[in-house]
Amino acid sequence: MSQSPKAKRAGAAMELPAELTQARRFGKARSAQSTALLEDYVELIADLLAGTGEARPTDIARRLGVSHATAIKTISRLKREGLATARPYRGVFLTAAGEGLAARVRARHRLVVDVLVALGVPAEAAESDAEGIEHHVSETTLRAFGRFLNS
Amino acid sequence: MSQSPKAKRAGAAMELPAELTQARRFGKARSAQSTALLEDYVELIADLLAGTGEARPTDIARRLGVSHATAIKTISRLKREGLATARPYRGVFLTAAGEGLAARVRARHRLVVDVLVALGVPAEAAESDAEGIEHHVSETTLRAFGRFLNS
DNA sequence: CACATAATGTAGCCTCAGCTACACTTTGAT
DNA sequence: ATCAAAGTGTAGCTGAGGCTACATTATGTG
Repeated sequence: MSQSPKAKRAGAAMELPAELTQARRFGKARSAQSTALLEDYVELIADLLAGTGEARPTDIARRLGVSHATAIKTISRLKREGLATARPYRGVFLTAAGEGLAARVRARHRLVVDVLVALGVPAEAAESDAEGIEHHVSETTLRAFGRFLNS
Repeated sequence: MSQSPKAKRAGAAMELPAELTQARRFGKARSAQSTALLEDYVELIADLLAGTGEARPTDIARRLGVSHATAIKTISRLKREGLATARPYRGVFLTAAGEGLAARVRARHRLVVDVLVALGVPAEAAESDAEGIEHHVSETTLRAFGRFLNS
């Protein structure tokens, strides 16, 4: 339809790379969603462990606003991915990898919230939006955020 | 386990609201993911229509980096939600609602990119991260971004 | 110690968003 | 006018992430 045989429209030569670039971006955003849940769980589990010394499926479920069955299923996934350990009826704990991820996620979360607040976003909205935003902030952007806050 | 009948730990009284607030935040982030795909499609379709006058499933698929079958399935969802119209072998078009959404999404995208760049994020990373971030920026935060850029 | 209750775990179902494989239209050259 | 290539559509599969309903295990009173 649009690509006539010989008279291709001008600009077609630079459109193929643009297509690929855009596809890569969308793909990146999609895969970020896949890890976002894991990050949320790990961060929350670290919180609970630090706060009360234990992370139980029911508490996790309540805090995330999902059923306990869903929480348990996701915890299984955490175990599969080597981020957590859990024995039946014994609560959830983080592996070294899980702890590392939790620390990185927490630092990123704080940075994002601080930047939003510095830009004039009310604290409550900043916390709320950061929950979704943080999973899509690259290392590069994170560094820029850090530099911005130190000035 | 943790909640003994009478000797509840201090701070329990303020934890229930906190739990609910956090659950609401996570729920919001989850449902945002659900609309993110639709927003991406609508924005892209508007782009294609503006650029070449037509939006074909194969082009959409290529730009998003998915198979054409996936694109077609999602286009069906757009139709179901009243955002687009499409007749077999005739390309995709936006309804009034779709156009409106596309306009809002595009404006938001630009604003997010501009803010990132203003914060010192390299243009390429800004574009890439914005793709994921934009879907999680609330109206409140958006307004703050606007105010920030005018100063 | 028994037993009710709360927490935990399991099974089975749903929707969404991917995919591949195959079938069917359209289109443009010959 | 034919026919091959490209685009489009359909079917059926997967895994993720939800849910409810039911089964099982711990816990803490009585």
